[in-house]
Amino acid sequence: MEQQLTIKQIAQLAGVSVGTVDRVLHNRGKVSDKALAAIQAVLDTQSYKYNIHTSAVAFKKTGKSLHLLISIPSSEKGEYWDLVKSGLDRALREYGDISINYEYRFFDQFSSLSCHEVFEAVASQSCSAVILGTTFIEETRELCCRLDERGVPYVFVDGSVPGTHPVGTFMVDQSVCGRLLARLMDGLTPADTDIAVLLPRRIGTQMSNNSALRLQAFRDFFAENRSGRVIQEGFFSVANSPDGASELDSFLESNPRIGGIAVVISAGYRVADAVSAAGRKGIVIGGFDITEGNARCVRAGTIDFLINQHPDRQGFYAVESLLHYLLYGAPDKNMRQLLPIDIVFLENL
Amino acid sequence: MEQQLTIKQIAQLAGVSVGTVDRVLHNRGKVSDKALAAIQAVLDTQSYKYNIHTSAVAFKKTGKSLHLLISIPSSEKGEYWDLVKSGLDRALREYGDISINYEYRFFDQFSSLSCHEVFEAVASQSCSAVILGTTFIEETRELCCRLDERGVPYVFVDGSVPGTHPVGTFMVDQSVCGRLLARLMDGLTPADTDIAVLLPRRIGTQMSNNSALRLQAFRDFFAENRSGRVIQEGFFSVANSPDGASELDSFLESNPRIGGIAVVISAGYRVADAVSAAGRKGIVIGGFDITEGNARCVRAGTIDFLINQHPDRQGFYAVESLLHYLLYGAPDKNMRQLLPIDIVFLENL
DNA sequence: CTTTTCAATGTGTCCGCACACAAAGGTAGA
DNA sequence: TCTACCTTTGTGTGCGGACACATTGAAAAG
Repeated sequence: MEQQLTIKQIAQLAGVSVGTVDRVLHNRGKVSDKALAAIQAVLDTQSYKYNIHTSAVAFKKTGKSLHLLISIPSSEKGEYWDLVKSGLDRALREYGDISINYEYRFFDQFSSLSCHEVFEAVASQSCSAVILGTTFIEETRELCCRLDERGVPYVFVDGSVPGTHPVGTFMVDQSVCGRLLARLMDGLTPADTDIAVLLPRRIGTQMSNNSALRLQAFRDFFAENRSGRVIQEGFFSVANSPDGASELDSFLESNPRIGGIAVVISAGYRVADAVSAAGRKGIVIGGFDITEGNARCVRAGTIDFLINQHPDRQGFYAVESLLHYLLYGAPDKNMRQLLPIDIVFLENL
Repeated sequence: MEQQLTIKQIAQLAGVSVGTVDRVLHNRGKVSDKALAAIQAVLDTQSYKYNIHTSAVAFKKTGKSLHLLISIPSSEKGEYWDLVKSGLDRALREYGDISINYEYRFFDQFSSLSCHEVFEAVASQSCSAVILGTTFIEETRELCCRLDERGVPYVFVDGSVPGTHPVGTFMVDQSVCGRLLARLMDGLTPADTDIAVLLPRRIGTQMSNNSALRLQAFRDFFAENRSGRVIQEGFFSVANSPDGASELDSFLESNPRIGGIAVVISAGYRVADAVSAAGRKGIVIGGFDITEGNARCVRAGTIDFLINQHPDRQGFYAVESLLHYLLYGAPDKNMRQLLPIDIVFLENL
């Protein structure tokens, strides 16, 4: 509604030239105390907001171009990290007006060695900023130290790492996810049945940090809750093996009172497929994220609900905020975010 | 990544001047077939995308300013239409770089007369575009006819009206909302209890279209569903009267097997307050939208879940898309949207 | 053949900002 | 006093697009 304050107006009001105002706003020095005070006085009276459009246009003229390095786990199409990537891509496309160069550096989410190697390359490559998928805490911390030294800004997607200094973090609260999973399982299954919570079994890797947080919150919910439900913890194999199905089979046979199965990772569709292959009906299954496999199962009715972390949105915001930071410097309040969590049933898929 | 194609480049490739290219892109006539063909040829080869930043900047120079009329129901702070308004406001703020003037025209959502009068004023006022909250179908249709005649574009928020020609519609699917409500009530209540669905009782007004759609979908769900649950339909008063509570009291007494109450409008907190005032516990209550009252009840544990239509998002997108349309003419694919529906529990509020 | 007319096309200016560069003011050493 | 040098300040240019306006060219009218 109101006319936006422009640099020129500030200059006029403060009795200096636009160049000086520009220097103050970007605090790139060489300004006398007097000029600074005069400009500050104006800024205190009226609030100034960058015009992102003109900023972006002027940025082009500088000929500079931003170089982003994006290092996240590789992933099959439609799986979790591919959804993150699609959000990143969407943002990069949307902000294509600004000239941005970017490179993906994928690592194996189950191999800390792979992560280490890739991060090594990232650390030694020159760039404007880095976007990191936080899977391996130690490796990430190490990389961040080196980036800090070089003064290269970075943002996290899907997790945070204590002791680092990212300019942004985009994640959901895993404890909330776990409690929500628990609450829904508790509510959606008959009170006289048991509830199973299934964890991925992987050879030679420990559980991911996110899964562990979810599991803990899941346990906590029932520990605090007076419902007295019995929780059975079990494992399933994420690999495509016949063993996986039979393992689940025997789990269900030894726990015949199971009324619901909660899966703490995004591979819930594997469990759902095994359960329906076993001909078991009436078991409520809940999992995480609208991956292709999960979406298929929800449509087929074999998965009852999903807790969606909006991986694509996380990716999108990461790029958006980072660009904002790089162009306007101001580390704005949107940079550290716990994003909202959605619950998805067949109807609102 | 790749360099964006500019008007200047197109002009060069087609062997014409930027002015001609500009005329073609905005199809504002006066272009020879030859020039048109040449430019088309270039556009077929490489795809051109407006640079929104420079577009916006150039728009300023024209000195034109957009005039938006926004006519939606008035609402208490924190209630449904106030949430819509906050989304509209947010978008108007975010796009403040472009010089936009806007005026709100509120009407009483329970009075078709009020709506008629306000729409009358809207119809006769000059403006660039109109945003309408579709509450009264007939009145809206009439207004749209007059806007169509004048060539004034308009978008709808929260509903559609057959026989009109909006450039955009931002709503959620009410049938999906109703089914989701039914599915959640069915799943979250013990199978041996009855389910109540409560409708607002208002003096002298009929049920809103949205409520009716939700109710129908709710009924359909249980009609198709083999669960054999008993559904009790009842009324509650939206006014702040002691009668409201006692009415609900007697409803609950005459239906002692009620295990869950579904409220098809966003005033669920009134029901929840009455139920807890009556000292009734263990009844699952589900409602619509994160209004202030509903949020309070979810936090207090008196409402179990909400189906959130994201009214703020609807408002935001309405403004955003409309501006896109006004500035670039292209009625893009984002203009007709069924927005996603969220489910909200205490944990992910 | 000249003048008028008008569609088709080209040119120039500005939007607000970023930054390079030029200019001005001040201080110190010769 | 003058030059050298540094700090502070001002000016000019261009980013890509939008549109007013000037220009061209060819057909129609005189």
